[in-house]
Amino acid sequence: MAQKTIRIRDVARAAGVSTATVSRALSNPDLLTESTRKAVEDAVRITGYRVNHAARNLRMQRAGAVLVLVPNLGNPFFSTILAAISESFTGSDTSVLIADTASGETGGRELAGYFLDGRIDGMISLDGGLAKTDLAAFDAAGVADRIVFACEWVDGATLPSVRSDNEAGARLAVQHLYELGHRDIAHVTGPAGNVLTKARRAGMLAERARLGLPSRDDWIIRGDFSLTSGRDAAQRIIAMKERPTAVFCASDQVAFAVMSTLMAAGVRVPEDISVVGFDDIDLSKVYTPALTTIRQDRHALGREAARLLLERIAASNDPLATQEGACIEMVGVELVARQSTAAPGAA
Amino acid sequence: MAQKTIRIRDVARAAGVSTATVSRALSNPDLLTESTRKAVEDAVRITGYRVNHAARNLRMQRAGAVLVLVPNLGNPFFSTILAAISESFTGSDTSVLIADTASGETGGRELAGYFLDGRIDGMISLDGGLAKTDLAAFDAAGVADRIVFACEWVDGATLPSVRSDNEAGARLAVQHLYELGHRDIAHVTGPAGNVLTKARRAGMLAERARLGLPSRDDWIIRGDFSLTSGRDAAQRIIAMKERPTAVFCASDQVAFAVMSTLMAAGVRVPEDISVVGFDDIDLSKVYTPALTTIRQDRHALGREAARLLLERIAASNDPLATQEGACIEMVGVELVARQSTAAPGAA
DNA sequence: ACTATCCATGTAATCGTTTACATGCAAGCA
DNA sequence: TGCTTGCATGTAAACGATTACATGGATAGT
Repeated sequence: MAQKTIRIRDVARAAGVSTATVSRALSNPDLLTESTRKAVEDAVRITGYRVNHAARNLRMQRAGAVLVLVPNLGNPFFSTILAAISESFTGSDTSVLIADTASGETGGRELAGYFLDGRIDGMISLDGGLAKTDLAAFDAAGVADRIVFACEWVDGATLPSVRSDNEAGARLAVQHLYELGHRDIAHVTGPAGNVLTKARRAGMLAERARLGLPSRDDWIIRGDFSLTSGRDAAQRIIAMKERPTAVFCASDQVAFAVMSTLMAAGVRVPEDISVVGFDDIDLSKVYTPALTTIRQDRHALGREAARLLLERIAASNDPLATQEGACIEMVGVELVARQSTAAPGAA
Repeated sequence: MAQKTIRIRDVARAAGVSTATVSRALSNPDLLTESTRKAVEDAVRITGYRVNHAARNLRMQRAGAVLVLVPNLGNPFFSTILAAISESFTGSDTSVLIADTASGETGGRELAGYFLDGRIDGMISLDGGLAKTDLAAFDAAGVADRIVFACEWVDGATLPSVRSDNEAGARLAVQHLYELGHRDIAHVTGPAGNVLTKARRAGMLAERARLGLPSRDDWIIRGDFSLTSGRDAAQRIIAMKERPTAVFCASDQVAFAVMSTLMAAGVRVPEDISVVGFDDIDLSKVYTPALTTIRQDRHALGREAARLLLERIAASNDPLATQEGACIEMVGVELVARQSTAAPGAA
């Protein structure tokens, strides 16, 4: 802190020009003569000048930061998307803030306040569980046009989102099991009310219907993406008189818990029961048995969300740009077949 | 963006006072008369005023943000610490920025630039792998006194750090195995050069020596905390003529890969080989068999790092405070005994 | 009663940029 | 030559807060 900070004025003095010229040399070099630009560049180098972001942001009426809302940072699925987002902004003059929805009281009013405080220019939410009241708060604050969703989204809301094709993923999973010969397929869902839960269940039911498989409600087991819910689901399956030959889990985490609980009870995977997950997190290919799952391109999700947000922020500042309202960007998924699935009764 | 922004001057006008008074009402309410404070508070409420952080930060010569440097965001171990740090700053007027060391070119010069740009007031590094040149860059920029390490640290550097008692943890692990009757204990290390690797290995060797166990170099297998290195280590163990009866892994992730690879090869855990991990991540208690491991208090690590950093930042701004240089804050660890360990030959 | 002290508040400078507007020079054109 | 146009640069006003210093009134001490 002892360092005397170098202001733009110091550079101007060193280069023998005005502060305006220095500023221009930095942001609009084309406006200047070759020679003056050179002079300023040298002066910048000599003085070791660095622009002060607080001052710049104040003047430019921006915050220079975006917020990423994460439901649960401890979940590697989310944190990888976060990493991709973060990477997208590296080198730009926008920093990435994070907030974990689970911890702390991050209500809509609170979050809208971040915009109003001039702390953020935009927001990417990985949390589709925002309440209607939160969204209303964003609308009221007039900041809704600088929010995009990634991965999850809010049904019925007109906010843009980047998401995996969850329905297609679920269909792929069912199809894969069907092709292996499975007809008795159970499903462990995500938490009730979650949009991913709905989309994946819908995809599963649709594919089931297409293949002429009957729907059995008692084989749709409610979970919540957590490890413990997977364990509970597996215990219910073990207790069943008539067991399914395959289980499609709404997330990899759940699938791990299901597999390990099944195996602990002496049920073999995949010989007795095949298991399919959703996500393809790192652990999936190393676990034993390696998990057959639906791969989401988390990097693309993060990257596209970042791109989309910047677009929206720019449009928001540009009065003559037309806001497009809800736009949904789908990212493809693919099935990765590994060892946790096999033909039924393949002992 | 259509909203006209409300400035402090508007509030002042509404309350019939000066801007200085409004500012004081917000930051030093004690200085004011009960009645004027009330008046200002009302005016704030009526106008819906929110302080502009860019302006405040500019005037106060601070950035209003801290950066957390994470080696790998996808690793839930780190992201949970990050969540704890983030939570510590919730509600304060300091925001939390993140940077993933793995992605993007985050060199020391680059990072020091964040300070110089006025983008951050301080930094918490979860990455002990910073090069000497990076540290030199911090020193050169005069910002080294606003950096603290959490979890990992840099050997020989004089920067303060918050860390788990890794040596004690390793000793607990060996002791636990010894008490179960194990004498042939292998160790899968972390990556070479990593401080945690060194500390845990040192603890293990120390306890081994204390218990009179011989040290066998061929049972110390180099890993790197990754799942794949665990798999490789397990394969080496499987190939051994004389196998250990227990394996102490330098991280839970490695332990999972070791266990699943062993089991896939027909080696039973814990009946044939017991496995101990380090970290106690969420998966550990749900995996089958549930992993015996050394629990690190990640929440405490994050919280203490945040506290320590704020302390350092305050000291850095206060010219008469004495900087204490390196201070090491140890956070206790505990052994959590689960199902992956048992007496040798307990089939 | 006079003055010193203190406290609540106002005035205005300041933080470090960006940028609208002013200026002055050079070139183009009749 | 005189006038217009355009371009490179300078001047100075924002951006929206905090805070050193000034001010004036009340209180207390002698």
